[in-house]
Amino acid sequence: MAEDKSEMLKGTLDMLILKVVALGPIHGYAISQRIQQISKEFFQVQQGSLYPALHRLENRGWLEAEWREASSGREAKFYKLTKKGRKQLEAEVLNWARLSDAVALILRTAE
Amino acid sequence: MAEDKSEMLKGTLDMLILKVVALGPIHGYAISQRIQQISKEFFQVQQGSLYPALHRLENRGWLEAEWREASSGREAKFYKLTKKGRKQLEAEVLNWARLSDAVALILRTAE
DNA sequence: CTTGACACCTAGAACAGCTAGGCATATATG
DNA sequence: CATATATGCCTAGCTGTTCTAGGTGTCAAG
Repeated sequence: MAEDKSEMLKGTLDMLILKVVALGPIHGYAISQRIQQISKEFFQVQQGSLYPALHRLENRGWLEAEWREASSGREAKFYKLTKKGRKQLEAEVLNWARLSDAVALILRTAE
Repeated sequence: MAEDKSEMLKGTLDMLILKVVALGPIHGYAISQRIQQISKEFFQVQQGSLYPALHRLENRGWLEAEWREASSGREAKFYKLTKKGRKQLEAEVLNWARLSDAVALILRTAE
């Protein structure tokens, strides 16, 4: 429980999903792959975290879903940002900046 | 639940506490004030988050407690880092750096 | 024909952080 | 004197996120 990779997302998952979806319509499975790839394998979004998060974001009106054909030729659920979702992303990015600044302040404090 | 200040700590609380305690023995109540002050009021550690966290850290052997007289003249529980706690702090700081780097990678991705 | 990648999903557990209480003492204020 | 405020400790119980661990089904490759 101490040094494993679990609980790495620490509440950033929603923001990361919103950001990746903001890059263009994309389906769930691909979102997790993209997050993993862009973060150079740091984040590994489990499906059990991913799908509930997507439904959460959709329920809050930040994402919209539509079934379409994926590049694989099979049906997949494509998500895109709503206007509210874009605002939410902005807010979360701003808040992340403030949060990491605040953390940095504390970590840099010397006695 | 969207824009309020709750759930700001996002798993960083343990690290922040360890860091503040690393600056020198300090009691619980003062830890939360110090975090708030250094972070320029960004973090407001509720007592219901603080004390369970302190007990958690103590149980894991990262902190040691001792009752002493506070500057106010009253008894308070002073915490200091153990050797394990120092290692843990290092690990968490390193991990935080990796995490925020990974987030930055994703947030900076343009289409 | 069976394995692995793709693509979706859920239930239940674990855990962190919050709200909202509680206790006790000291000091300041009306 | 009463009472509010600050100090200083604590817990129970709720909520929300993430994980583990399962499940469904299709398609391509070997």
